[in-house]
Amino acid sequence: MDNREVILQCALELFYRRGYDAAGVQEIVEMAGITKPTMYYYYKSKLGLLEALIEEKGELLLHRILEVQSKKLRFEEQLYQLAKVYLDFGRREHYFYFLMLGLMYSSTESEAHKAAMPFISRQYELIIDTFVRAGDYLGNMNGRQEQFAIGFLGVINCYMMVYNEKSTENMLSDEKIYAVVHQFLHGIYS
Amino acid sequence: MDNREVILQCALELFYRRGYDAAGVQEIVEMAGITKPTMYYYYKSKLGLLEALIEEKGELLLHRILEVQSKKLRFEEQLYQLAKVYLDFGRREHYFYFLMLGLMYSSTESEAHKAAMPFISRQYELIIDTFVRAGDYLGNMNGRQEQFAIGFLGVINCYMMVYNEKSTENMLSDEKIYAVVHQFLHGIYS
DNA sequence: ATTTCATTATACCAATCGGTATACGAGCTG
DNA sequence: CAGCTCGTATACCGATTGGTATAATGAAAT
Repeated sequence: MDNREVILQCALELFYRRGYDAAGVQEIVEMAGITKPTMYYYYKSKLGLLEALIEEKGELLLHRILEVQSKKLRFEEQLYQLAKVYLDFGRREHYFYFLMLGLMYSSTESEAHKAAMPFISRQYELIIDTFVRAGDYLGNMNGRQEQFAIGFLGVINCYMMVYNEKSTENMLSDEKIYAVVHQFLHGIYS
Repeated sequence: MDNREVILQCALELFYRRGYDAAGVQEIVEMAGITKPTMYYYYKSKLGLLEALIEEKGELLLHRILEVQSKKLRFEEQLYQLAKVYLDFGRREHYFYFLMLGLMYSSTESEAHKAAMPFISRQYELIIDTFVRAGDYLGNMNGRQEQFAIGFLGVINCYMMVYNEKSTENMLSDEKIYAVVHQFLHGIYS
């Protein structure tokens, strides 16, 4: 792993652990075992570091979502596989996903928030599209596709917070994922 | 309004807008039209400022939750009134509630996160308690009370993000609130 | 052997960070 | 008037912030 990648990895860990603003450039390069000019040789600024992270890691998630959607499954199966993609991604790229989650809820004036929003918005567009294309199956949604998409990702993220932090075992079972989607579709009575 | 309150109000706005870490003490006192020693006369530190905010504003929300729970309503009506309390609070104390939401999702090492967690945990405890005490009505929940509480607040917060940012009119209608709770209880098919 | 180019470090920048030592002035009390 | 407390400002602290000018490296190409 060359310095370029090491820097990115260390930046991700420190952005996640300390927060983007609180993490210092000095701290990042020390962890990477290099000095500041080296970092500024590869990335134009601290913000550029974040942007590179989003570019690299974000593409992975978006690609997997598109992959599921291209499979033309029936609606519920599609939601189920999307949930699986998210929970899997949230576990394998824990630092990145939770960093994005934090930035999404951070102040809209923050530069880090602005850098993360295109990636986050793109996700929501894709999920909204899932509900739009399911219109035939679901019937008239009264334009609530966006609301459903937000609710769906909201539930997914909540469960991620609960099951992704504590025990690292068997929290990604297919039954668990099915239960999450089922709760979203049918509520808690069932 | 004396300086003590002005400082708190300005700190809240800047913590919300810039984020806790990015907001400078200098910036806060300039907005309040005073100088740093005045702020440090009333509050022991920047973190103390945040703690004072949580103490003051947080108590308002917790008190309203307890008020609903003391009314001994039937389960669904209780959830409905809790949703109402949250959506109302999120609108009237927008800066504070969204600041807390951001801190909840921020890195666990951050001092601001640690300062906010007792307040946030207290909320979840109260909501979990609602589900626990509804056990007779809901039947065996297989220990999923915490999961339900997280899901419930998750849905509430999602809707708050959607309806609290855009138009400021008629988003708090009773029908809308009922729809949110209904979706949580019965899912999106209904 | 020399030039070239990508990569890295030394040493520095002005600006800002959170926080404070000290003193000044207003108002109350003796 | 003297003394005391509350509230506030001037001026400063060391540390750290993000960022850079410059030069030394080492390997490959001529």
